Amino acid sequence: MTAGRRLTIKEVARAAGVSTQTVSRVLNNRPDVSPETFDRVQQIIEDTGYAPNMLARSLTQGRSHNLGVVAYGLDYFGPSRVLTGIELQAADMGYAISLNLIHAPETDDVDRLLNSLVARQVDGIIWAIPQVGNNRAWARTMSPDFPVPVVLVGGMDDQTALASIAIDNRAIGRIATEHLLAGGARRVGIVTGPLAWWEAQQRELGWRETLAAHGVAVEDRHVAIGDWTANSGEDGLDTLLEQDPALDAIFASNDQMALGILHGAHRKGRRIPGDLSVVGVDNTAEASHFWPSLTTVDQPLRNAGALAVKMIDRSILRARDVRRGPDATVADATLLAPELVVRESSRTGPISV
Amino acid sequence: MTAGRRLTIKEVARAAGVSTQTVSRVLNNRPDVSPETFDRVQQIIEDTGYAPNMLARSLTQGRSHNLGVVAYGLDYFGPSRVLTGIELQAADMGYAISLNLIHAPETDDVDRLLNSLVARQVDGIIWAIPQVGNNRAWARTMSPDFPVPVVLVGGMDDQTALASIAIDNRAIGRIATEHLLAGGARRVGIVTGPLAWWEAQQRELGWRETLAAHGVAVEDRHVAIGDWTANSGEDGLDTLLEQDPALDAIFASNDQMALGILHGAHRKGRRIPGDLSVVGVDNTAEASHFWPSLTTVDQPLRNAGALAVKMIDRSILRARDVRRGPDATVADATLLAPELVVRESSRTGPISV
DNA sequence: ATCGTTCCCGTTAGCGGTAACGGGACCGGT
DNA sequence: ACCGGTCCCGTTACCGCTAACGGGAACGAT
Repeated sequence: MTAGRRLTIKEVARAAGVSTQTVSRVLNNRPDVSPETFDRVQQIIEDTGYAPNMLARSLTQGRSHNLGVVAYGLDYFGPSRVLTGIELQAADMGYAISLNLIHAPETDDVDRLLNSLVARQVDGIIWAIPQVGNNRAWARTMSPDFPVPVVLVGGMDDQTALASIAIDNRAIGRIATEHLLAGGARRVGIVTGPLAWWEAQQRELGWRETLAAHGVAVEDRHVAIGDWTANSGEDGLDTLLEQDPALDAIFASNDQMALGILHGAHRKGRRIPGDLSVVGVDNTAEASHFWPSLTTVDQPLRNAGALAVKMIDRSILRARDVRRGPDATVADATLLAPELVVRESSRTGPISV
Repeated sequence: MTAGRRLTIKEVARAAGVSTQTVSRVLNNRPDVSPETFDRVQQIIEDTGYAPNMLARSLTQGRSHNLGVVAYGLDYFGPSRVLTGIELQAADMGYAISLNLIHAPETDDVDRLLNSLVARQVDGIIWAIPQVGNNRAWARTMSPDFPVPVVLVGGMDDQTALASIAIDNRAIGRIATEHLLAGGARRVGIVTGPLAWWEAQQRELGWRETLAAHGVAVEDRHVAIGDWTANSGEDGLDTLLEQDPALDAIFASNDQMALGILHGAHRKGRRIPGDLSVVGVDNTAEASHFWPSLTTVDQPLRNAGALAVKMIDRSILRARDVRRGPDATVADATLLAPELVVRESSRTGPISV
């Protein structure tokens, strides 16, 4: 109490005149303690504000209630939303989160990071780094008896044996493009993200498929490659208009690039959505205040994070129950559905001539 | 190796034909091991990929190398930047981060949260929750022998005995207002943040002081109270223009509200910066792509986070060295200086008539 | 009276490391 | 030959907690 040191179970036991084991039983709500003893010990625990040392508890129980979370910075919308979802769900389920940020999507230090998490005795690992290039190669070659369960968030690689969760990015491209076509657009350009990114590829694929499905020719000159930044959106607009001045719609693969497009369109005096419909992706908080307000595709990112925690928890429990039973953790691969949010940057009916 | 279980020091010791203590010495690079033994043990460690159990190590050493970080969501620019700074510095100094998010700035659960962090044996706590209302009251009444050091980030309350770090928000208001005045503005409005927030108060104070210092009357009708959202920025613009149609500049207390102001100005047909200069705060990634690009005040938030970790580390080491020595941890209160970023939303010279 | 049960509670051992101690082997100096 | 000092390395104890076991007391059943 007055000492800066923390109390131990031993001191509580002495104060209560019982053994440490009895205090332990009270702490863990075990039945075999007489009501009087229970109350007396409980009282002392409350008076002293004693809280058991979780490290020691973890050591005996072989379970730390810690989740290692590896995320890609916090400056990006998607990853930080996912992280929020993870934190909420983890707190709810009694897990603490050990946060590790990576600042480039392609890291060669994966092994070191994973090992350090294992050394810290996390119960599971959530890998929330976007799938870029073959930065998931490690997952395919990973030892099947890696000591803790791993769940991948964002991206979807059929060849990994690990469970994974992602938003259906092809559906994003599809929804956005269908909306643009429904608004009367016939020359629909796209500003993609970096094509090494799975998400960028999938959105492009969704765009491409949808055009084809509607009998609209897919032309190379309608594709500009961006890098997620507003800057690249503006550049993409320049490129696209140069290659087809009659372009009447653009699917921007995220809101930031959409912002750059709006910016550029103002500079050029193109009216939006009169001359050009624009759809973004992410539904950031600012999107409804762009000029004009941005039609965009909303992703259930927080759900994805929460789901990752639930899956990890399931894996942890399963691994505890079966010592060496059915090791076949069937790798779930969950895709979550996005949703269109219509605002003012896109035409909603046929062009009025 | 083949078993899913993790190796222990005992197994390594047996494989090397030495005692666990010797393995421990190798792990910790202690001098009293013969070179041959050292190499042999080292080899086995590398071959097996053994990594010591950090929990067990923490238990004996009374130090977990874990930092508890309490942050205010991730959706807000400031807090998430601070968190990035914390993570970088912590990783650099060998600390793991235990992330705890709070989703409302005023929580009554502070005690429970702090206690749970202590129970998890963190070596220190970084409290990166904005100072709102008297949500720092707990810090003033906190026991002087709280078992671990605590550093507050954001806000500055003279009455707490804890160390704290913040950006100089008064200087933010001052810099922005001086810039607007230098650009020829004479009727400078402000859209504040919620005034319960220390940061909002200080920015308003900086604005107020600077006007007075330049002999410009401070008028109530030039103040609109926002809530950090773009929406409230747009509302604030309406209010201000209603109360003074001749307003020629606005200091928006963050970039989001500045965005709302730009949005509203477009709707109203007000030219920016021709009719109205606008300055924001934060220098978000999007700010340079607003229309027009936004003049804003940049805050060294990542530095603030990094600094918090350094201070915590100092406190930890100090507390270890002196058993019961000079307990007087003089509470540092560090203020970091912001910086103006001039873009196109503000006039830089006198009004050309 | 003897025997199982049930209820409480304490003792012992162990989780995976490290601190502290101790002691044998080998060296040189006297 | 004896002593002291290094150099290595093993043994023991302990960090704070819980699992596993064991055992005394009280009780009803035979």
